[in-house]
Amino acid sequence: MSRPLAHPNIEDVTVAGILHALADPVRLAIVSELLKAESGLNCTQMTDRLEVGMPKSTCSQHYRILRESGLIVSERKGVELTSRVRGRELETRFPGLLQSILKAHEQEMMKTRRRGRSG
Amino acid sequence: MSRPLAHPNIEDVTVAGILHALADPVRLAIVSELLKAESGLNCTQMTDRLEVGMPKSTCSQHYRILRESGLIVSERKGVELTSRVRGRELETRFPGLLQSILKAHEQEMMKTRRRGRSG
DNA sequence: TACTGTAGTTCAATAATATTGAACAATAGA
DNA sequence: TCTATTGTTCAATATTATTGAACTACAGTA
Repeated sequence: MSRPLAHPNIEDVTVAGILHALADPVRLAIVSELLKAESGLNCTQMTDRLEVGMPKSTCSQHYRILRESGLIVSERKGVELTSRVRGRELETRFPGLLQSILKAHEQEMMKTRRRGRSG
Repeated sequence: MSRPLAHPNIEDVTVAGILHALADPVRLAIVSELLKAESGLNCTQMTDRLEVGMPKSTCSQHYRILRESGLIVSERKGVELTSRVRGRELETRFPGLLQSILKAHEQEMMKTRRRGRSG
């Protein structure tokens, strides 16, 4: 919470970086949740929603990787750090990319649920 | 070249698996090349095209990861192993996913070239 | 200023993956 | 069988990821 929170310039965002960030199931779920949320979510809120026993250091690292890949922007609000997806910028930089990945993810989640794997 | 070359069933292909496979710049380039090629490419041909000094064991591993993720199908032709992208199947399973990733990749390559980074 | 509670980061030890040279296996052709 | 070609597997090495514990930052209270 000390450093100035480096976000990459949108032109420096790479496809490989985005794919690497989203290749982790937890991070994919995080981005999915962030898109559903109206005005960002902090680590504590995210941990509650995902219902995985995620240590806060792990959440912090996931957020960092998402931030460094250019997928999210984080903003300090008092003691919290609220993050949200850089939707418009990413859409301009790589049209359709994030949408199709999230769409595929949703599709997969639905099939998994139908098979009875989780809730 | 001995084992029966296990390819996952298309229903077992996961988004995370695909993203992980394509998160590596070399593998992303491989898939891009395979899509350009008309009837598949083997490791030797791929190594020539990519113009990176890629050891054959490395190429073999990349092909294996792409195969196991469900992105490509490999077929023995004599002493060679020719691989191609499972385009139609993937399009059915996750519509638009592969296309948008490759489109983003092409876009990125164009910008990089304009900046003068490689050829 | 000091104290308390909350939120998140950093460190560092451990675990899991990735890389690749070298040895090996498979096939074609002579 | 011998040789050339293609690709796989092994195993040592290097790179990344995971996470508990210690630490930093901020807000509120007094």
